[in-house]
Amino acid sequence: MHLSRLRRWGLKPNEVILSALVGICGRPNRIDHGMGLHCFILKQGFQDHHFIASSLVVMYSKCARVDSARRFFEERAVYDCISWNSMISAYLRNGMSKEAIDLFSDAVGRVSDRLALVNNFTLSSVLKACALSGSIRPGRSVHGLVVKLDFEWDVVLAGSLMTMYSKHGCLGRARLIFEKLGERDLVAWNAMISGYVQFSHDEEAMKLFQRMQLEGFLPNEITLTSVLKASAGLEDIDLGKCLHAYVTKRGHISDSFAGTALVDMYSKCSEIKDAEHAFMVVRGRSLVSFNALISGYCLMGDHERAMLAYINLLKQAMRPDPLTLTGLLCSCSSKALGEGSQAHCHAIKLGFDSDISLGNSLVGFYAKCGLTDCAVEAFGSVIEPNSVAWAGIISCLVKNDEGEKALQYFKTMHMFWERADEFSTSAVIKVLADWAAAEQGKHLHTLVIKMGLESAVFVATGLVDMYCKCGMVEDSFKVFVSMSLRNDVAWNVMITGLGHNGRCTKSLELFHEMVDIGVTPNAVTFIGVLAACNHAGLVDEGRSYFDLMGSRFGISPSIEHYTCMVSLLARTGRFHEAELLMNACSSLPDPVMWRSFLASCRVRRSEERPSRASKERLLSAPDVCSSSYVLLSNLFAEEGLWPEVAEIRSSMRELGMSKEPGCSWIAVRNETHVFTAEQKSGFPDHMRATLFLVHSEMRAGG
DNA sequence: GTAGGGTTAG
Repeated sequence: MHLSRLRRWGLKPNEVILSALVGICGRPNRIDHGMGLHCFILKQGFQDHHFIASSLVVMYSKCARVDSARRFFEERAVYDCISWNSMISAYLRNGMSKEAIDLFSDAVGRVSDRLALVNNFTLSSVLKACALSGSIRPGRSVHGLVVKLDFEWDVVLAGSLMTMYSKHGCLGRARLIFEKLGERDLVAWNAMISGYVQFSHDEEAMKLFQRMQLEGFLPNEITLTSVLKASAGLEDIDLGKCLHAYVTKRGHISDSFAGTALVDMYSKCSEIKDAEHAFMVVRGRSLVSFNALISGYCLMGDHERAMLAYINLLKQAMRPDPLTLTGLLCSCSSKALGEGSQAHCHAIKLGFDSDISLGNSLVGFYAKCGLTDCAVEAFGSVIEPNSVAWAGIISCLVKNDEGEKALQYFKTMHMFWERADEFSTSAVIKVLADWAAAEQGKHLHTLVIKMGLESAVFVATGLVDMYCKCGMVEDSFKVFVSMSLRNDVAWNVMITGLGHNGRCTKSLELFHEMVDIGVTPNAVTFIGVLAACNHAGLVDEGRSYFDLMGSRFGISPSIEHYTCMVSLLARTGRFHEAELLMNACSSLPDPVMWRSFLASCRVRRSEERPSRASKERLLSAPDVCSSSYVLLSNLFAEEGLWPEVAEIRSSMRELGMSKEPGCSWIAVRNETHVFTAEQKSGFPDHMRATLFLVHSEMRAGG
């Protein structure tokens, strides 16, 4: 188009004009004009002209046609420095840093007068590629070359070196170069500040930010973006607000990067309204700004707004990336199962299934929803599970009574990782507690100490619970005493555990200690306290704690509290009081409470007997199980009411119920042996002998 | 005609 216009004007395009025209075509939508120009250049024989050659390489690279750029570059007869530099930055521009490094080292190895080919432009491009490389080695050798070619004085190269080192986490080396620099420019300051921010050295970044201003440098939008990130990392809302004002004053409020950093800062400081406002002000909202907003909603657990933002993004014809869907998915809890599944579908449609972060959040999402199978499946396709995914899958399995599998996952995780985190560890402790697996529990405790997790509240509380359930109440108490930080759960677990182990006085003492030091008891605490009273038969104390719960702490008793009280009253022979309480507590008969009542009646043989109505009410409760029938039948039998016994037995037969045998287990040398009542065979020899001994001792003792 | 510094998750 431009060429024909030139011809119309009777102008003959020369090298300068052609090079300028090629420069204009460096946009994807102008690539056709560019290719036309390329043809014209070949026809005219201008392709080896230095200006034109490098312009063509740049043009192709800006149109994302790296292959065309490389083909043209290779077809030329000679290597010249500038087009070579252009080709290296062409790779960089298209995110191909490995190819950029390869091209550099390849040519340096091949060309005879190779160092004549290298200038400061080459080195800074290659250093940028080295910054993105997975290894620091190429960067180090290029640094050597910088020194050898005496470019250390070049402020641009110093900046490139600093960035290369700080991207690999070598902040000390970057700082050394920075301090040795005679004349620093704004870019050098920015490079150093952002280096610190990227590795969360936010305080150090802020110190440098102050120093640069003292030395007379005016921060630009790039500096401000970095320090905003630092204030977000520090969760320092006051600092963030100051920087917000500064950004506004300097006229950078609509800058996409600074604006997005503001969105992020406000969301991390839980000021979602301000985050939304900052988002509205950003000019030309990018995908990153949408992602930052969605992540903010995710932190708030607001899946509805996250979804609205997502729909908004799609309406703007933007293509989401894996990060968008990660944020969206993380915002969905079990309350938003439908939305989360939709996000999963979208991720598959967009071809993000192999993304590591997304995979991890999928595991987390399904684990939160308690969908074990989905979580396990998602976990299977994650190449690098993170600690959240491990913790998610393990605790999900634990919650769904798949302790065996959870333990397997934990062992695998421990094999691959140096250390597990507190969440997965406490989940596994819970499994061992439920199994009352003392040996494995002690082993895990050792591991906890090795990993330095013993002061983590969740872990320590789990250990307290585990030892109590294994009957090792002394060990449990040792762990409890050693805890530097005890929350209400820790207190509850200890109080309940002491009660279950018959240490009722100690349990109640601990309750008073808890109240005295100012920890507020909750409903769970009182279940433990009442259970302890029940265990010790402390009926009057139980009654006063039951009253105290409502009068002093404003906790209304739940069915569990009533059950404890009813059982306590019945065990001490106060059937009438117990029945009154049961009738007062709820209109729906609760099978657990009635069963516990009648069972308590059997323990206490007294003149006063539970009324017949109470007995029959047991069977009217929903979810009655065989044990209720068995219990009732035994009660009638004790009173000699044989027709009633026969009736119950026959209705059990009609309902297809049979008595579930009692069951217990013992772990010996890492093997769990399960026993059932009346079991006569199936024991290993050494255990049969021991059982025989125990049995005869019991007989002798009556 | 070829260089260096910035934002989103875990």
